[in-house]
Amino acid sequence: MDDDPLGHYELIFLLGLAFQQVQRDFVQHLDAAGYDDLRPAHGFALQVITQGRAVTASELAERLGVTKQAGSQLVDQLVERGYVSRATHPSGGRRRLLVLTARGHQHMRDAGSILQQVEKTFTKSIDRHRLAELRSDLIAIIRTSAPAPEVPPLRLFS
Amino acid sequence: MDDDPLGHYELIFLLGLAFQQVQRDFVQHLDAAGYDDLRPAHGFALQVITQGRAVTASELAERLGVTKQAGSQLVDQLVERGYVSRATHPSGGRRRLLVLTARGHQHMRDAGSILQQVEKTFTKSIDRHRLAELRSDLIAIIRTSAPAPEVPPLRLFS
DNA sequence: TGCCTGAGTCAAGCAGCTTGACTCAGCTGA
DNA sequence: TCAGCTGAGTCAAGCTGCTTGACTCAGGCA
Repeated sequence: MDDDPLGHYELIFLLGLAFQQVQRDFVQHLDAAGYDDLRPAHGFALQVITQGRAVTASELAERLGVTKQAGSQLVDQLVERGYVSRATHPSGGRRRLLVLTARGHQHMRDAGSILQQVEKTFTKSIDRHRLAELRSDLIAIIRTSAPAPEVPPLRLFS
Repeated sequence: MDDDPLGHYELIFLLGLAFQQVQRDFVQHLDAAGYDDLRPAHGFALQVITQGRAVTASELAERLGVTKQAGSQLVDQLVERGYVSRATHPSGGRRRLLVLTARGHQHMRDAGSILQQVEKTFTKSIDRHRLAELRSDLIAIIRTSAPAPEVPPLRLFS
């Protein structure tokens, strides 16, 4: 490992590179599966809509850490592309409930299994014990500073 | 850990979150040290200019994975802000050699020590052995797909 | 000397976000 | 009951950081 140039990289670079590789692979597989009309931001939005109860466009924006306008734009695109529809909100008012369409649900299932497959590929050379340690060390790093947001940030640079 | 919500996150999310936390902390410390006129992209550019021999704007762009125009724009900003200057290239021709100014060198020193400090903080609860394993596991993940680029990508999302 | 190569620039455009000003449905209280 | 407030959502304009395309022009070369 001493002759491996990666061995001399700072930890932060290793984290960034590892994440970027896994994410790139995930996106490529998603594209190949017919979801090339979605960016990662759409994926996070869909996840918030799936997990949350009675999510509106404004709540989505807040949880993604962007403005209402940006959130609304994301929703527009998701509606346009058939993944989400706007329904009347049970609590009434002017709020519009965001719900996944059949296509949206299908995407979540496909994305989930693709992600599992990708992670399996990337960790196949790491044994179960070490993998658990890796996870717990990453969590320790995350726990060192702020509490984790409900979803990862959309942009890590710039 | 079973009751830790982070324990249920996908590995890719843990990687992204860990990276993002460390990077955010690093940037905050850099800002506090008076380098709030630099974005991460500038830092990578400075690193390429420092490490490379006789780097030109076009070579910089290529190594950052952006167009010549974008690279040139980055260089303009670095020159404007006093970190870099354009010199005549030893090999002649129309090429302009990028060199760090005194301020540029000072930045590299400061950024290096800040980065070490930040990493130390984030890994203080991880013992030396586990830390080495963490690094080697991350390298294993990186090595699974494409060979690592010379510098990390500028954008990880979008 | 005429031409080609390639570094660098100028201009326009696009994507994804921002801020600011607005609309307007529905709740609330005198 | 109605005037006014609240807050969800939208419209418009602008910014940043990139892109593509067309260009300039110095230097090398046959």
